[in-house]
Amino acid sequence: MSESSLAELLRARGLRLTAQRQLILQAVLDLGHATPEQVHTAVREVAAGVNITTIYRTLELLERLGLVTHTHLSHGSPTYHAAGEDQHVHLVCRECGAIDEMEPELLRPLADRLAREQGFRVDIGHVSFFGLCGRCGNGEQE
Amino acid sequence: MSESSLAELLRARGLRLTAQRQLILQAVLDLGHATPEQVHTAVREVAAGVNITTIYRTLELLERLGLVTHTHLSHGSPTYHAAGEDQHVHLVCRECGAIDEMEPELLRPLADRLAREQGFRVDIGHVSFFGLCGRCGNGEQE
DNA sequence: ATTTGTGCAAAAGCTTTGCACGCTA
DNA sequence: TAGCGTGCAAAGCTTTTGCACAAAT
Repeated sequence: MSESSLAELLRARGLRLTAQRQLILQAVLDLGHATPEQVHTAVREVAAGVNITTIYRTLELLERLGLVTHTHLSHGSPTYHAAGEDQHVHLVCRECGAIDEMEPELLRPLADRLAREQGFRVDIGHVSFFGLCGRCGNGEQE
Repeated sequence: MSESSLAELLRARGLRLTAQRQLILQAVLDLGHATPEQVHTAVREVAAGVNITTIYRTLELLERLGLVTHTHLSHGSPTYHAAGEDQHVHLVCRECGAIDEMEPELLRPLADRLAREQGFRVDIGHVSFFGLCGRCGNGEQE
């Protein structure tokens, strides 16, 4: 699906369509949420020789092209996911690390209010909440 | 203010009150938002010999003691801030990096709804929104 | 043919770990 | 004085950079 738009976006900028770029985009689409490391692992299953350096460079490129975005979940590496279509808010469990999702539209009222009152325009496709998921949160405090 | 509670919390666990721990906590309180690196710089102005290792170890300790928390703003290092009292939501400008703040209570309705409908309990003192601040967002798209 | 893209290797950051000495209690 | 805490140095990771070769157009 986005394969074709990848080709177009690249061509429009005089950049080249390569197997690596297709595979990396596909991996991000398939994985849903993934760190560069995880993308690397996934891509390697199909094309063993792809270097981690290429993962980093390509994710950055895909982000510039507007095909993927990244968020910062928990410690460490950012996680990438497809941009556009399936925007979602991440609900990250501090306890077990599980990642739930939520409709970004639920943020609309708040986002509108922030824009109006503080002039800050929230990117509602790039939000993560930390907390405790249903499995971990029962009966606990804090 | 929290100095005394630091002493108490440490004693309660058989840990020791040191100059470094006091200085590091003070730096976090003073700086508002700070990466380990920034805390290090601040502490060094008072006590030149303090090692970055101690900053890391102490921030982790202070977090365990419940005196500070950290969030992930933008790429790279986490930023620490005092826990409790002045909870706030960070509004991080993707363009200029400015950090605005917002009342966490504005998140209450959403947090309640999430707890009710998805069983996810948002830590509203540990939230960051990315987007464009008033200065950078005018007239831009994306 | 050009010129971009990739792999490899090394560098650069940031964070953690091991260890011996110093300091708190 | 007993044991925790710190500084120092080195190791570990993740991410970035430089360069020569490979590949796409």
